[in-house]
Amino acid sequence: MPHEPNGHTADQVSDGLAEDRAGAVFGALADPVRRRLFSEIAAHPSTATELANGLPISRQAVAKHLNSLSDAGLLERERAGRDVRYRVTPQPLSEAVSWMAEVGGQWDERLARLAQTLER
Amino acid sequence: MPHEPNGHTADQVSDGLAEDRAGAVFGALADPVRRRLFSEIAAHPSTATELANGLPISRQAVAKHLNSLSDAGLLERERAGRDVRYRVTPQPLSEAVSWMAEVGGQWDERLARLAQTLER
DNA sequence: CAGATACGCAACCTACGGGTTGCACGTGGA
DNA sequence: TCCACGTGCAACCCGTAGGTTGCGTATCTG
Repeated sequence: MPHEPNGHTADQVSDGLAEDRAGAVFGALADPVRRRLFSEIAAHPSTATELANGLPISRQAVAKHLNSLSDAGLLERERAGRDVRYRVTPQPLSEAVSWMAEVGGQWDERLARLAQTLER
Repeated sequence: MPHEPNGHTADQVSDGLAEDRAGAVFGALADPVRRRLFSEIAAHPSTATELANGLPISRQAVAKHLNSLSDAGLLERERAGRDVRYRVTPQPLSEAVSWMAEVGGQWDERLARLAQTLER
Protein backbone atom coordinates (compact mmCIF):
# COMPACT_ATOMS: atom_id res chain seq x y z
CA MET A 1 0.00 0.00 0.00
CA PRO A 2 2.02 2.89 -1.31
CA HIS A 3 1.41 6.46 -0.50
CA GLU A 4 -0.56 8.81 -2.54
CA PRO A 5 1.58 10.50 -5.08
CA ASN A 6 -0.36 11.20 -8.09
CA GLY A 7 -3.26 13.45 -7.90
CA HIS A 8 -4.85 15.18 -10.71
CA THR A 9 -8.25 14.61 -11.98
CA ALA A 10 -10.18 17.34 -10.34
CA ASP A 11 -11.83 15.34 -7.68
CA GLN A 12 -13.58 16.54 -4.64
CA VAL A 13 -13.61 13.41 -2.55
CA SER A 14 -11.16 13.16 0.30
CA ASP A 15 -12.31 15.09 3.29
CA GLY A 16 -8.82 14.49 4.52
CA LEU A 17 -9.13 13.11 8.03
CA ALA A 18 -12.61 11.78 7.53
CA GLU A 19 -11.22 9.79 4.64
CA ASP A 20 -8.84 7.82 6.84
CA ARG A 21 -11.51 7.21 9.39
CA ALA A 22 -13.94 6.05 6.77
CA GLY A 23 -11.38 3.58 5.50
CA ALA A 24 -10.80 2.18 8.96
CA VAL A 25 -14.53 1.81 9.50
CA PHE A 26 -15.13 0.05 6.20
CA GLY A 27 -12.16 -2.16 6.86
CA ALA A 28 -13.49 -3.07 10.28
CA LEU A 29 -16.95 -3.78 8.96
CA ALA A 30 -15.62 -5.77 6.03
CA ASP A 31 -15.19 -8.89 8.15
CA PRO A 32 -18.32 -10.92 8.91
CA VAL A 33 -17.06 -11.88 12.35
CA ARG A 34 -16.48 -8.24 13.18
CA ARG A 35 -19.92 -7.20 11.94
CA ARG A 36 -21.38 -9.95 14.05
CA LEU A 37 -19.42 -8.85 17.11
CA PHE A 38 -20.31 -5.24 16.54
CA SER A 39 -23.99 -5.89 16.29
CA GLU A 40 -23.96 -8.11 19.35
CA ILE A 41 -22.17 -5.47 21.33
CA ALA A 42 -24.63 -2.90 20.07
CA ALA A 43 -27.42 -5.05 21.41
CA HIS A 44 -25.62 -5.77 24.66
CA PRO A 45 -22.19 -4.57 25.82
CA SER A 46 -19.97 -7.56 26.47
CA THR A 47 -16.48 -8.80 27.23
CA ALA A 48 -14.14 -10.68 24.92
CA THR A 49 -14.62 -14.02 26.63
CA GLU A 50 -18.37 -13.69 26.66
CA LEU A 51 -18.36 -13.01 22.95
CA ALA A 52 -15.94 -15.84 22.29
CA ASN A 53 -18.32 -18.28 23.95
CA GLY A 54 -20.82 -17.72 21.20
CA LEU A 55 -18.32 -18.16 18.41
CA PRO A 56 -16.23 -21.01 17.01
CA ILE A 57 -12.99 -19.07 17.45
CA SER A 58 -10.64 -18.44 20.35
CA ARG A 59 -10.85 -15.58 22.77
CA GLN A 60 -7.63 -14.15 21.43
CA ALA A 61 -9.02 -14.09 17.93
CA VAL A 62 -12.03 -12.21 19.24
CA ALA A 63 -9.75 -9.84 21.10
CA LYS A 64 -7.94 -9.01 17.87
CA HIS A 65 -11.21 -8.26 16.16
CA LEU A 66 -12.25 -6.05 19.02
CA ASN A 67 -9.00 -4.19 18.63
CA SER A 68 -9.72 -3.59 14.96
CA LEU A 69 -13.13 -2.25 15.79
CA SER A 70 -11.65 -0.22 18.58
CA ASP A 71 -8.96 1.21 16.32
CA ALA A 72 -11.65 2.25 13.90
CA GLY A 73 -13.25 4.12 16.77
CA LEU A 74 -16.31 1.93 16.75
CA LEU A 75 -15.87 0.54 20.24
CA GLU A 76 -15.17 1.91 23.64
CA ARG A 77 -13.36 -0.08 26.34
CA GLU A 78 -14.46 0.04 29.91
CA ARG A 79 -12.42 -1.79 32.49
CA ALA A 80 -14.19 -3.30 35.47
CA GLY A 81 -11.82 -5.20 37.68
CA ARG A 82 -10.33 -7.96 35.64
CA ASP A 83 -13.02 -7.69 32.99
CA VAL A 84 -13.05 -5.35 30.02
CA ARG A 85 -16.48 -4.55 28.74
CA TYR A 86 -16.98 -3.12 25.25
CA ARG A 87 -19.74 -0.86 24.05
CA VAL A 88 -20.34 0.81 20.71
CA THR A 89 -19.60 4.40 19.81
CA PRO A 90 -21.52 4.98 16.59
CA GLN A 91 -20.16 8.36 15.53
CA PRO A 92 -17.72 6.79 13.07
CA LEU A 93 -20.66 5.07 11.45
CA SER A 94 -22.13 8.45 10.75
CA GLU A 95 -18.95 9.53 9.04
CA ALA A 96 -18.93 6.43 6.90
CA VAL A 97 -22.56 6.99 6.01
CA SER A 98 -21.70 10.53 5.07
CA TRP A 99 -19.04 9.36 2.69
CA MET A 100 -21.45 7.00 1.00
CA ALA A 101 -24.23 9.52 0.83
CA GLU A 102 -21.86 12.09 -0.61
CA VAL A 103 -20.42 9.88 -3.31
CA GLY A 104 -23.56 7.95 -4.12
CA GLY A 105 -25.88 10.90 -3.73
CA GLN A 106 -25.12 12.08 -7.24
CA TRP A 107 -26.70 8.92 -8.56
CA ASP A 108 -29.20 7.75 -6.05
CA GLU A 109 -32.22 9.68 -4.93
CA ARG A 110 -32.44 8.02 -1.53
CA LEU A 111 -28.78 8.60 -0.78
CA ALA A 112 -29.09 12.21 -1.82
CA ARG A 113 -31.83 12.66 0.74
CA LEU A 114 -29.63 11.00 3.32
CA ALA A 115 -26.86 13.44 2.57
CA GLN A 116 -29.30 16.23 3.30
CA THR A 117 -30.51 14.64 6.49
CA LEU A 118 -26.92 14.45 7.66
CA GLU A 119 -25.93 17.94 6.62
CA ARG A 120 -27.41 19.75 9.55
CA MET B 1 -4.74 -28.89 28.51
CA PRO B 2 -7.23 -26.28 29.39
CA HIS B 3 -8.32 -24.62 26.26
CA GLU B 4 -11.03 -24.83 23.78
CA PRO B 5 -13.88 -22.54 24.60
CA ASN B 6 -17.11 -22.99 22.90
CA GLY B 7 -17.96 -26.00 20.97
CA HIS B 8 -21.60 -25.47 20.48
CA THR B 9 -21.96 -22.09 19.06
CA ALA B 10 -25.39 -21.55 17.83
CA ASP B 11 -23.97 -19.37 15.16
CA GLN B 12 -26.36 -18.55 12.35
CA VAL B 13 -25.62 -14.95 11.93
CA SER B 14 -29.20 -14.49 11.04
CA ASP B 15 -29.12 -10.91 9.98
CA GLY B 16 -30.07 -12.78 6.92
CA LEU B 17 -31.00 -10.96 3.82
CA ALA B 18 -28.51 -8.46 2.62
CA GLU B 19 -25.86 -9.62 5.00
CA ASP B 20 -23.70 -11.06 2.27
CA ARG B 21 -24.11 -8.08 0.08
CA ALA B 22 -23.27 -5.72 2.89
CA GLY B 23 -20.07 -7.62 3.53
CA ALA B 24 -19.03 -7.40 -0.09
CA VAL B 25 -19.74 -3.70 -0.16
CA PHE B 26 -17.76 -2.96 3.00
CA GLY B 27 -14.97 -5.11 1.72
CA ALA B 28 -14.89 -3.27 -1.56
CA LEU B 29 -14.96 0.11 0.12
CA ALA B 30 -12.31 -0.89 2.63
CA ASP B 31 -9.52 -0.23 0.18
CA PRO B 32 -8.51 3.41 -0.37
CA VAL B 33 -7.73 2.82 -4.03
CA ARG B 34 -11.15 1.32 -4.54
CA ARG B 35 -12.88 4.20 -2.78
CA ARG B 36 -10.94 6.55 -4.96
CA LEU B 37 -11.89 4.69 -8.11
CA PHE B 38 -15.49 4.47 -7.08
CA SER B 39 -15.79 8.16 -6.40
CA GLU B 40 -14.06 9.02 -9.67
CA ILE B 41 -16.39 6.77 -11.56
CA ALA B 42 -19.32 8.29 -9.74
CA ALA B 43 -18.17 11.68 -10.94
CA HIS B 44 -17.47 10.45 -14.44
CA PRO B 45 -17.88 6.96 -15.90
CA SER B 46 -14.52 5.72 -17.16
CA THR B 47 -12.52 2.80 -18.48
CA ALA B 48 -9.80 0.88 -16.70
CA THR B 49 -6.97 2.44 -18.66
CA GLU B 50 -8.31 5.94 -18.17
CA LEU B 51 -8.45 5.37 -14.45
CA ALA B 52 -5.01 3.79 -14.39
CA ASN B 53 -3.54 6.91 -15.98
CA GLY B 54 -4.41 8.89 -12.90
CA LEU B 55 -2.90 6.38 -10.51
CA PRO B 56 0.56 5.04 -9.70
CA ILE B 57 -0.48 1.46 -10.35
CA SER B 58 -0.85 -0.71 -13.43
CA ARG B 59 -3.97 -1.09 -15.51
CA GLN B 60 -4.31 -4.69 -14.45
CA ALA B 61 -4.26 -3.71 -10.81
CA VAL B 62 -7.03 -1.24 -11.53
CA ALA B 63 -8.93 -3.91 -13.40
CA LYS B 64 -8.81 -6.18 -10.37
CA HIS B 65 -10.15 -3.42 -8.17
CA LEU B 66 -12.92 -2.77 -10.64
CA ASN B 67 -13.80 -6.44 -10.48
CA SER B 68 -14.05 -6.25 -6.71
CA LEU B 69 -16.34 -3.28 -6.94
CA SER B 70 -18.27 -4.99 -9.66
CA ASP B 71 -18.64 -8.18 -7.64
CA ALA B 72 -20.01 -6.11 -4.80
CA GLY B 73 -22.60 -4.83 -7.23
CA LEU B 74 -21.29 -1.30 -7.03
CA LEU B 75 -20.32 -1.00 -10.67
CA GLU B 76 -21.92 -1.74 -13.98
CA ARG B 77 -19.90 -2.69 -17.07
CA GLU B 78 -20.79 -1.33 -20.44
CA ARG B 79 -18.85 -2.54 -23.43
CA ALA B 80 -18.26 -0.13 -26.29
CA GLY B 81 -16.16 -1.66 -28.99
CA ARG B 82 -12.83 -2.53 -27.46
CA ASP B 83 -13.44 -0.29 -24.46
CA VAL B 84 -15.27 -1.18 -21.30
CA ARG B 85 -16.77 1.76 -19.51
CA TYR B 86 -17.82 1.53 -15.85
CA ARG B 87 -20.54 3.42 -14.09
CA VAL B 88 -21.82 3.25 -10.54
CA THR B 89 -24.95 1.46 -9.35
CA PRO B 90 -25.55 2.82 -5.88
CA GLN B 91 -28.29 0.53 -4.64
CA PRO B 92 -25.81 -1.61 -2.70
CA LEU B 93 -24.68 1.51 -0.92
CA SER B 94 -28.19 1.98 0.33
CA GLU B 95 -28.21 -1.53 1.71
CA ALA B 96 -24.95 -0.95 3.48
CA VAL B 97 -26.27 2.28 4.90
CA SER B 98 -29.34 0.45 6.07
CA TRP B 99 -27.22 -2.06 7.92
CA MET B 100 -25.32 0.69 9.69
CA ALA B 101 -28.41 2.69 10.49
CA GLU B 102 -30.09 -0.41 11.85
CA VAL B 103 -27.26 -1.51 14.08
CA GLY B 104 -26.09 1.92 15.13
CA GLY B 105 -29.54 3.40 15.33
CA GLN B 106 -30.05 1.96 18.78
CA TRP B 107 -27.28 4.18 20.04
CA ASP B 108 -27.09 7.17 17.83
CA GLU B 109 -29.84 9.69 17.35
CA ARG B 110 -28.71 10.73 13.88
CA LEU B 111 -28.46 7.15 12.65
CA ALA B 112 -31.87 6.36 14.05
CA ARG B 113 -33.29 9.19 11.99
CA LEU B 114 -31.47 7.84 8.95
CA ALA B 115 -33.06 4.48 9.49
CA GLN B 116 -36.41 6.17 9.37
CA THR B 117 -35.57 8.12 6.27
CA LEU B 118 -34.68 4.85 4.58
CA GLU B 119 -37.70 2.94 5.78
CA ARG B 120 -40.11 4.19 3.21
C1' DC C 1 -3.50 -18.08 50.81
C1' DA C 2 -4.41 -20.97 46.76
C1' DG C 3 -6.65 -21.77 42.71
C1' DA C 4 -9.56 -20.28 39.06
C1' DT C 5 -10.57 -16.65 35.82
C1' DA C 6 -9.83 -12.83 32.40
C1' DC C 7 -6.76 -10.28 30.00
C1' DG C 8 -2.50 -9.01 27.11
C1' DC C 9 1.58 -10.08 24.63
C1' DA C 10 4.28 -12.67 21.45
C1' DA C 11 5.63 -16.25 18.27
C1' DC C 12 4.04 -18.84 14.74
C1' DC C 13 1.33 -20.65 10.57
C1' DT C 14 -1.39 -20.05 6.35
C1' DA C 15 -4.42 -18.04 3.09
C1' DC C 16 -5.45 -14.36 0.55
C1' DG C 17 -5.22 -9.59 -1.21
C1' DG C 18 -2.89 -6.25 -3.91
C1' DG C 19 0.70 -5.67 -6.86
C1' DT C 20 3.60 -6.99 -10.94
C1' DT C 21 4.86 -8.94 -15.66
C1' DG C 22 3.93 -11.39 -19.84
C1' DC C 23 1.03 -12.68 -23.49
C1' DA C 24 -3.06 -13.65 -26.45
C1' DC C 25 -7.13 -11.78 -28.45
C1' DG C 26 -10.36 -8.51 -30.54
C1' DT C 27 -11.30 -3.99 -32.31
C1' DG C 28 -10.42 0.53 -34.57
C1' DG C 29 -7.77 3.68 -37.26
C1' DA C 30 -4.28 5.00 -40.83
C1' DT D 1 -4.29 -4.54 -44.71
C1' DC D 2 -1.49 -3.90 -40.79
C1' DC D 3 -0.54 -2.26 -36.50
C1' DA D 4 -1.52 0.03 -32.25
C1' DC D 5 -4.40 0.01 -28.46
C1' DG D 6 -7.66 -1.80 -24.71
C1' DT D 7 -8.96 -5.87 -22.48
C1' DG D 8 -8.70 -10.45 -20.17
C1' DC D 9 -6.19 -14.29 -18.34
C1' DA D 10 -2.46 -16.48 -15.82
C1' DA D 11 1.66 -17.02 -13.25
C1' DC D 12 4.20 -15.16 -9.79
C1' DC D 13 5.89 -12.29 -5.51
C1' DC D 14 5.24 -10.52 -1.01
C1' DG D 15 3.03 -8.51 2.99
C1' DT D 16 -0.41 -8.82 6.17
C1' DA D 17 -4.94 -10.27 8.08
C1' DG D 18 -7.00 -13.88 10.76
C1' DG D 19 -6.26 -17.78 13.20
C1' DT D 20 -3.73 -20.69 16.68
C1' DT D 21 -0.94 -21.89 20.96
C1' DG D 22 1.79 -20.69 24.91
C1' DC D 23 2.72 -18.01 28.73
C1' DG D 24 2.85 -14.18 32.21
C1' DT D 25 0.19 -11.19 35.11
C1' DA D 26 -3.71 -9.12 37.61
C1' DT D 27 -7.95 -9.89 39.93
C1' DC D 28 -11.62 -12.40 41.97
C1' DT D 29 -13.23 -16.11 45.12
C1' DG D 30 -13.48 -20.21 48.24
